[in-house]
Amino acid sequence: MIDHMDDVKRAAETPTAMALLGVLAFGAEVSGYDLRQWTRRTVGHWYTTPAHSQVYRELRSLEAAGYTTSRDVPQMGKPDKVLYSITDAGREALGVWSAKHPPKPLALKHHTMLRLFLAHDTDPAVLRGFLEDHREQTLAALEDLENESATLGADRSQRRQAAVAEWAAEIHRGDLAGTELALKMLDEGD
Amino acid sequence: MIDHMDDVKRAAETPTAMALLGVLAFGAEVSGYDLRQWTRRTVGHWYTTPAHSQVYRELRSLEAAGYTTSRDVPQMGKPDKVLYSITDAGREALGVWSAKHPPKPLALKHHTMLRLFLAHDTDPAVLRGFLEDHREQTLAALEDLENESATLGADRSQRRQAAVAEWAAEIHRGDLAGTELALKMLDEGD
DNA sequence: GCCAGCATGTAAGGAGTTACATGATTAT
DNA sequence: ATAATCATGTAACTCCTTACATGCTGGC
Repeated sequence: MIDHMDDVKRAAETPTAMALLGVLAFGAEVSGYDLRQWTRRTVGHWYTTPAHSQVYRELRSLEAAGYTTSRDVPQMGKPDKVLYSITDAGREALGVWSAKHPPKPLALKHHTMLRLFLAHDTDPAVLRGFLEDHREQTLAALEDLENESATLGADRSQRRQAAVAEWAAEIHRGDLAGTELALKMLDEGD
Repeated sequence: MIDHMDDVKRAAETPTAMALLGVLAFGAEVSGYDLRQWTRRTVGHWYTTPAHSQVYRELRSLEAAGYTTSRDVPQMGKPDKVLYSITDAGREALGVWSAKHPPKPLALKHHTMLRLFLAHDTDPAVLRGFLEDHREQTLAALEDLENESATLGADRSQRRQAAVAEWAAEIHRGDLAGTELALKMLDEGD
């Protein structure tokens, strides 16, 4: 019996689940949909947000573990809206998990760099298009992150979350510099 | 019949498969084991290398698609060593795939940042330990990448691959700057 | 003697995606 | 009108990891 409960809890304690729970720890009561949108604009710039189907599954699993509670809000014609919020057990679990699991190494999947890497004799114009799109996305990410750290910066209780936003911005500024280096190389041509 | 062949080929055309094939495109005839080690120190710094079980599976799938050929080298007592090399069809596929699939957005999983983000009231000493470990790993990555661009830099035919290494280095330098920012914040304490 | 690295592979399961499904509202 | 966004959910599948399994070689 106790064994089974432990199993349920352990299943919820993956980095992705903890990241979502960490967003809920800001205190809001949100739907899976809202949680995903919010997560994309904050955590999503340094920890990939899964597809919505995965988010809903994680929320159900977090609830089964007792880390969140949900409340059904009936809607007309549509499926019910389900609002989730973090529990005390959830906050507790967050702290314990965070301190006792040493972080895994950085995982990066840079699809745009992969195109440049594979391009032994691809049309430079196609490549330049890919790089310019990537630069746009990076600039958008930087804008989000700068808003984030401005919002969080004032509040001393969220100094660590503000530091994360600034850290992420440093990474994306590095990415931007790299993109521009690559674009310059393409301009220099053959 | 033709339909089935297309299916086999399509199955091999995932970004991960193409990344591995891209490493093989350097021309070496290598075992799955060697490929994985090499990939980790180069591509691995900007595109996560999967577990060895996955690498072996990808190589078999690439071979089924005709993008690689393998040669068994019998070993005494051990299982045979299987050496893979890229085919002309493989090089062709690489170019076509690379140019026609627009790259997906950057996917980042920064586990160390996640710990800082979750830490509302975690012991700063534990956190500092995590950050210092991460700094070590980042410095090691930078060393690999600087070696890479030095090696590739001379060869004009590999300008693009050298640019990728420099680009990746920019990202990791950003990460390093962010790590130091976060460490400074922890020192300033409460 | 023991552990790490070399070298491959299987088995089981978790993490994640895409596509399908529904239906309202809001903007172009 | 048509598309996008809101809002949730299921089904099917792929990707990827961890653990198990084997056995040799080289360093401490």
